Amino acid sequence: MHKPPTRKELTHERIVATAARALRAGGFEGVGVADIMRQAGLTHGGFYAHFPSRDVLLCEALERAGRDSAARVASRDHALDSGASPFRMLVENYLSERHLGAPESGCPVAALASEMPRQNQAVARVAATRVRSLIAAVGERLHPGISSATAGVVAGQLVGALQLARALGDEAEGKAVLAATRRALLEQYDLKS
Amino acid sequence: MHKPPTRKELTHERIVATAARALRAGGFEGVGVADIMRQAGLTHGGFYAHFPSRDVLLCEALERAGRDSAARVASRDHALDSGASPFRMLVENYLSERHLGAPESGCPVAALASEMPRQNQAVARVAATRVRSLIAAVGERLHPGISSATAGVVAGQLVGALQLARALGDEAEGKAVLAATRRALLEQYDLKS
DNA sequence: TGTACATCAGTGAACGCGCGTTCACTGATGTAC
DNA sequence: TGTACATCAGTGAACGCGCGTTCACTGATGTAC
Repeated sequence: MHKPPTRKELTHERIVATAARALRAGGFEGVGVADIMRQAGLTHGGFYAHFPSRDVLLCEALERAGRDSAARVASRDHALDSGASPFRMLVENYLSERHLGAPESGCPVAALASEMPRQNQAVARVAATRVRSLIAAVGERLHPGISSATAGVVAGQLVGALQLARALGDEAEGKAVLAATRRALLEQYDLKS
Repeated sequence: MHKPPTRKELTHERIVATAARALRAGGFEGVGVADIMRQAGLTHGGFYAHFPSRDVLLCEALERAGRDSAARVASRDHALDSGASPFRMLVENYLSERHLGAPESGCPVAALASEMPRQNQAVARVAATRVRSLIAAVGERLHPGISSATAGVVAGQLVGALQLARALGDEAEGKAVLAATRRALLEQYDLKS
């Protein structure tokens, strides 16, 4: 039996959801207490009734972003019309132009990886857990018989390609890196076993 | 004929070099005007005699970090005692434990990639150029006969693996990702042609 | 069902702090004769 | 070589601003009888 959420819990959720998007769009430093509260339709004074500190919001937002992103990937796995392997679907989704252009609703590891080691211990720990989850998600979709160490390799390749594509700025250049990486990954690991 | 550098030029260099390290250690937001000047043995007031704004320092520091890092890689290429291919040397250097533990003197793309697209236009443009240089450096070391589109793929893999390793925090986990990626890259691309 | 009161969720002003930037000044460097 | 002066490089106090955080208060929600 789940109790219905209280008004406060609903508000809390709304703040975290807002922060989870802002986090991926603007990085850790892009999450400002007053900004987030305003975007959630509140005033900044109420913040500390929900979170003991900004860092705790960062932790919750990061977890939330990870869960959302994983759920989104999983939901696409069940797309009916396709006989593609889960691995192929993952690669094509992760390295899609949609993902390239929408970091705020995408994978938080790709959006934040280079900032992660600089966060304070609590945030960095949550971030490391997110990386592990990404690697695990890749591992679950690898064809059987492929070494489990490959999950980390492929995860790195996904994250790196997306980041370079985003940093290149120019549309065509970034898309070319994505396309080449999709091709390389599928050729090498999408065995029709 | 090069003129000898003036005292001011020497100071300028010192500030940029200091910022180039701080940038990779602490990210774009980790470069504070007062901090950098203090680390360079100066007071913050003199800053604007050297740079019209903090952003211009960021641009110069990013270029400097890129040049330093490329030079470091190139210098290792000429290590005498090894019959290894340039590609192997690049991979083993880039994915070394030394590089893992020393972002402040390493590749700025690995240290900063996820923050690059969020910088203002001038800084983002310099950042994109740095990414292109990294891809070019990889391309120059690929064995002949390998598609030139592979340079971007491999660059993404190098950057992604290093970032995940750093974000994992835990020593052993990160090193395992590095090692697996080294192995995968060398197996696939280090042809003994 | 209605009234009285306690609790709760959110408001808005205020705080201390560190940031990027400006500027009047100083002491050192270099040039003119 | 020595003196007089202009230029230069760096100093340190001050600025406005936005940040995270605190807190006394208010109006709405929910409970007791």
